[in-house]
Amino acid sequence: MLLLVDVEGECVSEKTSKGQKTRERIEGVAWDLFAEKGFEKTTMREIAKEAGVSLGAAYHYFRSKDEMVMALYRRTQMTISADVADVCAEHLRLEDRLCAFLEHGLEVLEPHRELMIRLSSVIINPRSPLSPFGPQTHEIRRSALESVMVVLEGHDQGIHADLRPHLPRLFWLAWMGVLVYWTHDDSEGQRRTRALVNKVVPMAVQVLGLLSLPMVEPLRTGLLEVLRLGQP
Amino acid sequence: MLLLVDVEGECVSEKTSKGQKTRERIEGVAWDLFAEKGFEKTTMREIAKEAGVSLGAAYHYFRSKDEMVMALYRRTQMTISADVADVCAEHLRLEDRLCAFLEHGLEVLEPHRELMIRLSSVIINPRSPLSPFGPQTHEIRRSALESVMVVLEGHDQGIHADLRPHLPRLFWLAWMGVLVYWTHDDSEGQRRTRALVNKVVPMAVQVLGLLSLPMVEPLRTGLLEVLRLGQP
DNA sequence: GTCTATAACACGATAGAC
DNA sequence: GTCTATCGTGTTATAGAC
Repeated sequence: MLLLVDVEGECVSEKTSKGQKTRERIEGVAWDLFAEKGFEKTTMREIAKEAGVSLGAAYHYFRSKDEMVMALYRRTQMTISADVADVCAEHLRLEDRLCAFLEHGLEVLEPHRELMIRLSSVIINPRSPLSPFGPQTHEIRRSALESVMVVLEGHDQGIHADLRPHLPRLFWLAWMGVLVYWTHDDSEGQRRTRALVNKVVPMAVQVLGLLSLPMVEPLRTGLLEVLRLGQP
Repeated sequence: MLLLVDVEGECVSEKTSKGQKTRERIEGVAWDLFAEKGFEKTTMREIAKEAGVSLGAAYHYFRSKDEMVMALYRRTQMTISADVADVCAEHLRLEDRLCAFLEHGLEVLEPHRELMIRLSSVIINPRSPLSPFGPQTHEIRRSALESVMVVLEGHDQGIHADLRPHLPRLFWLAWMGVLVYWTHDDSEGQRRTRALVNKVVPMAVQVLGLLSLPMVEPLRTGLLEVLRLGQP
């Protein structure tokens, strides 16, 4: 059940409960230190020492410092994936489903906001293995897109068939944008982000409905062309 | 016109002409090596050796490898802010003005893409004084918005009066988005970014025109509410 | 097999002598 | 202003302990 899958899919499950416990301790210490003093400034030696293990032990559980952040990615993504059905189950309208999904995502990330802010410097770097657009995060991104697809199915909104296949990517990109805004939002509890999301999402859905009307066909085909250009 | 000029306005003027010459030589060598084999692959040892100085000497002139990037970046900033008005002078239609502005911006930044990628880590950090959204860059941002206003004035497109005051901020934000895409665009010469810009801008202007029609008043007021929420 | 510890490498960065 | 000597970093190799 607690299978941790690494980059190339090989299974690094901790057999003993002791090992599992050690791994989680290292993970927790790493996240705390990253949040406290940033990713670059935190040393592997410091993490190991704080977790009460040797440097070699830390490298036994995590092949690199990046791998520790990957663990955070996976953990949050797994939480979101697990909850996505429940979160959307009670909502029928697309805008409500999207809002619920986004708000739940923010809720999950809330305890790690400081960490995310410190990590944003690393994440934004296209060269970094931790880039959300890079190949190293492909599996996590795929999992995220699958979650989004669950949200985008089973609603009553009429959307043009040509547009539908692009919606998951588009919404995932919007989610990234929300996160950027969220890291910059210093309002209490980041309520401004939530207020904005709750305003923008219904409008976006409304626009999506308008874009599905027959009369705006030229505009729609233009948009489709843009969407095709955006990701090859 | 857009980003950052100087952190705390520190001036590292070289007293002697000899030192100045050495600094420029190191800078030039760094420039060449970065362009040749990328930022990460170039070592300080290599730069020093190529410039005919010791490693320590290189670190005397530049406190870090990043500092070299900063120096190269500052040099290009002057060029960018200069000719905003000229670029748009020959275009009347809004979409043409916007495209010309963006394409010129990308053109100026093109030789320094590596630099920008490096800097994006600093720029994205909300805590950084260099954040384009922070108070420390207020003057620069104001200046950037003024440049954008030049682009947005003197065209023949009919846009609703309520929308107009928000356009500079909105367009500036879009420019930031373009830069993020641009840093992630590994197509040859970043032609994908340009293709996307040239497709999106006319569509955006078209949508802007539609949003100015009397019939979509509810949608427009909703959008205005969002825009007001976005920046307190 | 699973886990841990020690030693060492290559690199970026720094201190302080000259 | 210049440079040497040294340090701290992520990472790897390897040997040993449970």
